[in-house]
Amino acid sequence: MSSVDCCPPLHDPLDEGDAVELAGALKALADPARLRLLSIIGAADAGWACACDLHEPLGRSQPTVSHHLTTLVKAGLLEREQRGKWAWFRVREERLSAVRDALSVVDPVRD
Amino acid sequence: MSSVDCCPPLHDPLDEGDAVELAGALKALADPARLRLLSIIGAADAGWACACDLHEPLGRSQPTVSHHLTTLVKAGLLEREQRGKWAWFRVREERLSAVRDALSVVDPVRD
DNA sequence: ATATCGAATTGATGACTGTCGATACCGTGA
DNA sequence: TCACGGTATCGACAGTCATCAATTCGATAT
Repeated sequence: MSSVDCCPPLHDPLDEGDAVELAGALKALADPARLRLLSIIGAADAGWACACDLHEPLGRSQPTVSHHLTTLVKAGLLEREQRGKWAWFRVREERLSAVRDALSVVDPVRD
Repeated sequence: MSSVDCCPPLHDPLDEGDAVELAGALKALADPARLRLLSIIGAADAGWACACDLHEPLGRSQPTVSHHLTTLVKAGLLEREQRGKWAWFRVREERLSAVRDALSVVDPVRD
């Protein structure tokens, strides 16, 4: 059921529209800085991480990190929460799973 | 075991090098034309498809299709075989699975 | 109010990429 | 050997993107 909300599995005749949608989600993932953000946030205590703790381990400027975080939120891969003047983020695993599920050209576990 | 040859899972502290590698594989997937190619080839009889049957359903020119096929082969997602003057392709599911496995921030099936 | 500090936005720049027309390459069959 | 046809390569162009410095926005605390 997880792939339904996001992108239909590839199994076959993927039409251009679905392909564009899935490609959009993958584009959001296809960047080293964003993968590391997901990795760092996903490994954080209680699953939540503050933006203020991300620039340094990433080795990128604050505007650049902010830009990537926005991209990931727009793609539905991160959830954002404002706490006072700090921004906190959490990985939306359901969404990540949906993308992963959609990535089955020939899924060995299915029919 | 499948993710070892390709890219380490995101689980945590993904370093820049690993992130670049995984991002590379995802970049290869993050294009509508290439997703459709995988989909079409994966659904073909016996898993093999001839390049000559791909331009038309894709609605792209022959050079463009050739370019995308090359990209997918370089990324290890397609296997190429020359038969006379025709080029045949097959989806490398192991590689696709490896990428999919690497895409787990918190893998429910593991430790 | 005002100073402070974290985060988002803006603007600019250099690099990359998807696309196609034209062309070159290379098996096959006559 | 030559013509044919499938495929790859080349050159060009338009669009996208990652990045940063400078600036603005917003919330907190004094």
